[in-house]
Amino acid sequence: MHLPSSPAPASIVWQRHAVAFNESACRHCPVRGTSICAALSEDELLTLQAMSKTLSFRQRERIMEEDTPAHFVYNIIAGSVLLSKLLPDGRRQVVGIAIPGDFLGLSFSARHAFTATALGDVEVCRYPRLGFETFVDRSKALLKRLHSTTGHELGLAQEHMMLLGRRSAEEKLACFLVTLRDRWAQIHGPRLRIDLPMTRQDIADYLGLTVETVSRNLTKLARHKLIAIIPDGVRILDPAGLTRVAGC
Amino acid sequence: MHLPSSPAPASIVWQRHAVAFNESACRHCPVRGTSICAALSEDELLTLQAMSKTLSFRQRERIMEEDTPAHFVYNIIAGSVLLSKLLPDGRRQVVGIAIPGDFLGLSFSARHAFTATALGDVEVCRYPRLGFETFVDRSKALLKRLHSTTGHELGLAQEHMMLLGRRSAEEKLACFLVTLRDRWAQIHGPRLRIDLPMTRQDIADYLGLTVETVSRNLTKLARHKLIAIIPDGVRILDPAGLTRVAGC
DNA sequence: CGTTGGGTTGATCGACCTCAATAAAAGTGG
DNA sequence: CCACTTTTATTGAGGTCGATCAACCCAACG
Repeated sequence: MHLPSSPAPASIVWQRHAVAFNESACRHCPVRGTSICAALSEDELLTLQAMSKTLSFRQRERIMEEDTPAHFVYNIIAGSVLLSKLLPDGRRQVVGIAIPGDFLGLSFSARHAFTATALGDVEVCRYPRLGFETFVDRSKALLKRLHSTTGHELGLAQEHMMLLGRRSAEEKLACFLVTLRDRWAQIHGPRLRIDLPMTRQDIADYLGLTVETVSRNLTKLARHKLIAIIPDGVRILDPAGLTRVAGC
Repeated sequence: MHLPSSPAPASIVWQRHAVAFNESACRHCPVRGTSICAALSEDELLTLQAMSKTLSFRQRERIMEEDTPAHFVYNIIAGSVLLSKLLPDGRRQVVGIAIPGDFLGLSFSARHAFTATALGDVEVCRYPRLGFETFVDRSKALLKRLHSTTGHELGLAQEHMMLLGRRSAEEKLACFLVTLRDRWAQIHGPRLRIDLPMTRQDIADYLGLTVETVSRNLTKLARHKLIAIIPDGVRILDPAGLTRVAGC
């Protein structure tokens, strides 16, 4: 699911891939079963495909910008995406991390609610917002699926509020790792290795902390043998222990 | 919109009212235009009314309990409702405040995501979840309205994350007051008086602070002549100034 | 190479928490 | 209606967790 870490070559491969399978892209889409497209019939899928475009983004490229007219909505095919909001003075809050199968622009608002930044190489399926909206109007199943997904997102957001408002720095880190692991597990089954394609600053902005505090608490978790810090991620050494300090 | 403060009599009046207008309740519903019901035709409204029940709750009564089977969904008719989540050790996070026109149970999940507590006297319109869900299946307009509302809620949740993660205590308080004022303004127009039917502890749990910090920062705002603290609320003395320190 | 950007670690500071006392308000029962 | 208790709000003093400031390490890269 997650693309190899060497940026340039992987991106080229993907673009070739996208072109080659253009007329049957949805059929071979890796997130066909987990994304909102799962609610569509073959016919509907073809109609939707006609207005869709597969795009590649590289490390740190912006997929959408907060408070900018929302001409498009997006389905994540591969890679991780950071969703963040900015305060006028530059303070940033990461409001979510999108992984393959996630949909950006669920609320169909005229302006984007957040900035979406590619964490490494990212593949998305892009639709014009208005076209997608009228398409949704014709498929009750899709509309229901979309609503259910939005409801699920709302639940995640409320868990995130609990994390930001009422957890200590150490709990925040542990909870972040456990949650991320569980979300990926839904895609590719349980793993002990957690990929962290984002910077420490990204994690800090997700948890409402500073880089230093993130760094300190990661090494603290490692010192207690709950995790091991490895290049571009962590390895969970003591799943039960980590869940215990996470308290979730 | 907000009921008079003397609890017992008001509640009795409402119950009488609800019975008297039972067969034409929706017609006279104060939130008919602002709630999701606005998406319904007269016929649909009658069908929905057949499965609805008007209920009253008094100060601090629970409307729903977190992680409990969601047999019903609710529409707030009058009063304010506190939406909160609990950590195993008792730490609490308020994830939202619902006011008339708001809908509880948007995500149709089988279990309630939060506890809903009445702040003073509250009137709700209650529907069986499953019945409501099948009813929604028949009205595309309602489903769209529901989805749009959920999307809006998601946006509010993301703003709340920004508040919890990246704002100082003083900013949190100011932002809380401004946001609350603006939400009520959508119902009954602009006012300088903000009702605060919740306790300081509720506000603290909303902002991720302690009661003491809430109290201190309210008096600080008052000392700077931005607000005046009055019984059961505050009066905004300097709207522009308050918005400035809120930064929103 | 030198430079640059991310990450870790240490020392210090301060915003907010904790604990404690008091005040004010709201119930409660006679 | 008034004592009495209980709950809620405010204020003060002191402690702590995480922020800030600063140094350093390391890998990537021109």
